[in-house]
Amino acid sequence: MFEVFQQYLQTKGAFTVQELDMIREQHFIKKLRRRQYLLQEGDVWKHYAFVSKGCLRIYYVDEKGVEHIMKFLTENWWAGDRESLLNSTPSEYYIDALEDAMLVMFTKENFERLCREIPTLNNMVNMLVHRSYVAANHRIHAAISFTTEEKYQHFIEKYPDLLGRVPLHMIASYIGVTPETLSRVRAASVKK
Amino acid sequence: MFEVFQQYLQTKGAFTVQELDMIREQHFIKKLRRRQYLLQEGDVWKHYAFVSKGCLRIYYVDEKGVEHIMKFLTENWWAGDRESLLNSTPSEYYIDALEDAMLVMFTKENFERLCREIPTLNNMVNMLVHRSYVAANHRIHAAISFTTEEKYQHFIEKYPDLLGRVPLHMIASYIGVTPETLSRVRAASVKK
DNA sequence: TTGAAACCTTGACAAATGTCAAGGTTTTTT
DNA sequence: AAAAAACCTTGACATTTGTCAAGGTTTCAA
Repeated sequence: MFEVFQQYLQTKGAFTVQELDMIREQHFIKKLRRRQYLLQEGDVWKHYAFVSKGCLRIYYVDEKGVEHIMKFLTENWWAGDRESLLNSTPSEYYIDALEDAMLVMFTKENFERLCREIPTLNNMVNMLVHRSYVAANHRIHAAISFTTEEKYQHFIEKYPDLLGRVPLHMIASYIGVTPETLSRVRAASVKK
Repeated sequence: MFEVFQQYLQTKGAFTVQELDMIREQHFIKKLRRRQYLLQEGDVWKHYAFVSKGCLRIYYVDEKGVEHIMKFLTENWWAGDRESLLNSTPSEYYIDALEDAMLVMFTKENFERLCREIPTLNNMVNMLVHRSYVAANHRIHAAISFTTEEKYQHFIEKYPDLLGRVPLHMIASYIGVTPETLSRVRAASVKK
């Protein structure tokens, strides 16, 4: 399973064989069954976790008990709660597996030591956060100015593989509408 | 004007006197009049810009000609378009001054050279992006699960100084509703 | 200083979305 | 294989929001 992660690394930077070995030495594998939690509200997240197989979601539950999905996490994405990791504060989020999944993981201490020892890795992480920030701004853009239909179209263009892989009511949650509304918008756009 | 920026730097990291001098040498000051543009759609953003005085906004204009405000930028914030800066692509955004403003600026080349020479500065920037990412996630959280009233309350709790400093219709734009809706929601919450 | 522009609110009505309930299908679990 | 749970859609109705129009105030610029 580490091979998937190694391939990912090689697309992100010019790592030497020695560096890849150093990284391999620190990793461990976590298998998750469908519906199993990786993180629960109140936990402090202290890892770096790369999804090598499967699909997860990160979500929170509001005061009324409604779930709101922040993100779907599939192959070649990182899972976790950066805020909890950065500030060592209890997470507001849950992460669970929508399909059986396989993660390449590191403890915070080990991974951050590797970052200090391997500048290429450090640069990769900084670039990753940078790009995540840009992507988050695109999501804000969509949230404040798109119609529901546009949000849905945008979603399936951006994540075509997720349509069919995750239930529609979760896509509705991700774009911020009720399942009924998404169902009606889909029915209306088929007609056109 | 550099003093405001220097004070900011000193709260963010332990810079030596020499390092602060190196930074000072590269900076230049830009004054903006109210309504003046700092960036227009189509431009490639190639600077780092720190707001030492005044208030700006970053926004885009949709196909219907409606403006959507991504962010207000006041004292001690950074102005610019990270996406355009990172990828050297034309910006989708406009930045203009809502009040006369004063910016401490650097060219991309100079600032990034300083980052290579001064690790403390580099760490500061990475931390900044990291925190911006976390803040963007909070905004997504609000956008997909808050009612209009909650979005407005959240806004004035988070940015109490901006209420009174920027027009309400721009706050409406920021939270993603029409000015009329915000006006009604405000009227309704006074009654309670 | 005076006219113009920007700003905020309100009303009336249309459109979009949420809520609650029901039913049929598919998937999962026992 | 049968029962249970999850999933998706639709209808009816209430609520929220958008749109268009108008009017009064404040702010800005010539």
